[in-house]
Amino acid sequence: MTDRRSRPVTISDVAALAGVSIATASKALNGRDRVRAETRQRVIEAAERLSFRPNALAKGLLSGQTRTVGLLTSDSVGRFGIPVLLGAEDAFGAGEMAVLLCDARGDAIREIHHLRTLLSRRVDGLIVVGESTNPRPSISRNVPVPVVYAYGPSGDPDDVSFVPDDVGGAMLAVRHLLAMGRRRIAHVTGPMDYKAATDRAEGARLALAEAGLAQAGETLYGAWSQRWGRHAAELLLTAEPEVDAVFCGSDQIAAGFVETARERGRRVPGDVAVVGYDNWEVLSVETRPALTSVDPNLERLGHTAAQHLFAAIDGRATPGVHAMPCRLVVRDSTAPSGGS
Amino acid sequence: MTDRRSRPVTISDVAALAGVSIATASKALNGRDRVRAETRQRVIEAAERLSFRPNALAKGLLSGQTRTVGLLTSDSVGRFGIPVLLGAEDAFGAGEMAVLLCDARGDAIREIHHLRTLLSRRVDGLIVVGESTNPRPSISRNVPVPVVYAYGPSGDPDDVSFVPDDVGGAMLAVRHLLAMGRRRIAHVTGPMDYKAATDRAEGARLALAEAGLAQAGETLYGAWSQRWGRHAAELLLTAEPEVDAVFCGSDQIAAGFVETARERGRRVPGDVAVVGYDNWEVLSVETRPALTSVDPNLERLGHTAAQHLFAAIDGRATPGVHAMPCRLVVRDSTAPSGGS
DNA sequence: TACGTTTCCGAAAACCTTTTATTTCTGTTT
DNA sequence: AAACAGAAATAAAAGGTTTTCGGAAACGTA
Repeated sequence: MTDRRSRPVTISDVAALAGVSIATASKALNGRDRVRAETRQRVIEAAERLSFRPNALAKGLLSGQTRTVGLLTSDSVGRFGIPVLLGAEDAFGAGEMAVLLCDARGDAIREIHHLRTLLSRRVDGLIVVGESTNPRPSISRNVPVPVVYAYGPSGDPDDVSFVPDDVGGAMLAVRHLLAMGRRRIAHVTGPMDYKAATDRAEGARLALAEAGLAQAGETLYGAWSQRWGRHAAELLLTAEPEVDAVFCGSDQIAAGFVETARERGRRVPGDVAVVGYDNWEVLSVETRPALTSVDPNLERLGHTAAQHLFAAIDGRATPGVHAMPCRLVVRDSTAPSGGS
Repeated sequence: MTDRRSRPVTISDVAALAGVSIATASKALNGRDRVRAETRQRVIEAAERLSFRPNALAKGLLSGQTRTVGLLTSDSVGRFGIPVLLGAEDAFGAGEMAVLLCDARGDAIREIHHLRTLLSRRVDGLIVVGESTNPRPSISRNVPVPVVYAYGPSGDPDDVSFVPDDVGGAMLAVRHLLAMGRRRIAHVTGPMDYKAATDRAEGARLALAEAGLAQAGETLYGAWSQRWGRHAAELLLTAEPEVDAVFCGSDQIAAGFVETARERGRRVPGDVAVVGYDNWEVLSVETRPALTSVDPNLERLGHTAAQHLFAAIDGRATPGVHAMPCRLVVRDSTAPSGGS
């Protein structure tokens, strides 16, 4: 068992054991030239034997580069932040970077506090993960390192932001329904003050317009919940009984919609095809029928954001709001018209 | 806009602006005595004006304390790791600690790699978050800093581990069913190679034995999924038609069970009461009826683990496997016998 | 031997902060 | 006026690493 109290081994311990100076030891270990191969070998063996790990603090102090980035999330409890975070962590891990995690829990005070400690730790860059796709205030002005915004874009268009392309995702969904031969397509989604909701509604409108069709009824705005999906099904099936497809703004809404539609005797997908959004697998895979759903590729979004943070740290920033494409995952809840 | 290229401001800049020596500036900013009040004020204003942030690396190098802990997770994509992680982050944030996040994705090689970089960054301690409650190999022997295991305990009983008390949680569930007047209680749970499954089965057995009752049928081991819940419902309602309550090993199983039970004409909770496990709110709250469920208090578990890591860093370790109590959240899926 | 060239190694500075030991200043007492 | 005490300020060291620059050794040539 390693002695918990022992001073960590330093490069001078290694140098002493190898019988060389500190400078030589450093050069040997870092692959610098001007060191005889035999000497280098001796140093490497000494380091090995002492299981020497260079002190990253000392290195960072000297170089001014900590190889550390801060990940500032407003609300990582939200299930959208997590995949983004994982994608970023993945990209960083590959680049030998480490991630300092801070969760502000939606509190601006806490965010400022975390920002201060991240800066005092001299992070090389920051990723800010939003809790929704609504734009958020920029912090880049007060920060001496590059910042990339993921999921929730910065309000300042000169910053670097990556968001899911909700308009495009909705178009995928509706075009798919059209390809299945559906013509009377309705849209049920979340609260109107979510940009995700209005973007998806816009995408639905565009895709229908492309086909020269009108939407079946007005877009129904409500909550993101299963409960609202059930309620919306009652409203819609009464008001627009001849509807043959519904594009739902979330998998939860879709699950609720399917449940109530079936209780009211509509077969899914036979009578009504249903598409969800988010591809939240616990819901989309497990419900019956399994839900066709738009996958916003959040993990890839996080990964991309991290890579662009690298680039920005390197001086190659890519300003603007970048909309990342979604992908449609087709399952049982959609099928050609007339199918079961 | 802050100049991105400018050298960060150091304490000597502050000292120069205030017209004092570096030493005096340091004392003034850190509340040390032997500094005239007026001088201190001048220094503080200078620091303010330059928005000086002490370099945490230099501090850490000097003190040997980085006020940073590593959070090593095998599988943070799992929904159990997340709350633990959040609880820990919360506890650390309060203590002015920062969290370095590393996700090994279940890969031992990657775990070792992350461990090395965490150690070279001189973290003050480590939290290891498991992906299940099955014991995992200890890493404490090779690590010169305190380690606390959360959710998945270390295989070495001398280490410090915090796990949910699944036996106790299951007993809460079954006692509740008994209190509701149920007497023919069955148990459906996940795969037998999960300690979580066998622990919960054990708890169910104990609580029934307390009441002098036998379980209705053998424990049904399967998967943690909704699909298995549906399948198990068919098996159980055929084999033990007079069952009046089911304790399910997860909310997903419970949701599946409820669905199929109702299709087969059993009212829930009228004919059969159902209890889930995990209190995963998206499922337990949204399904109809809302599920009574055992909440393993994971966020609190993470929080506690973090606090004990503090203690261990402070030299006050608390070895052993600590089982953290669960809590029962009663909702509509359980009601006294004969209710609707 | 004197000198130039090449190869290898080591001393010292730099990074930034805190702390210890020392010096300087201020004011009081003899 | 001198001595002293106490308060306030500073110089210097320490922490671990990398890099620059100078020096030493080895070797070949004149």
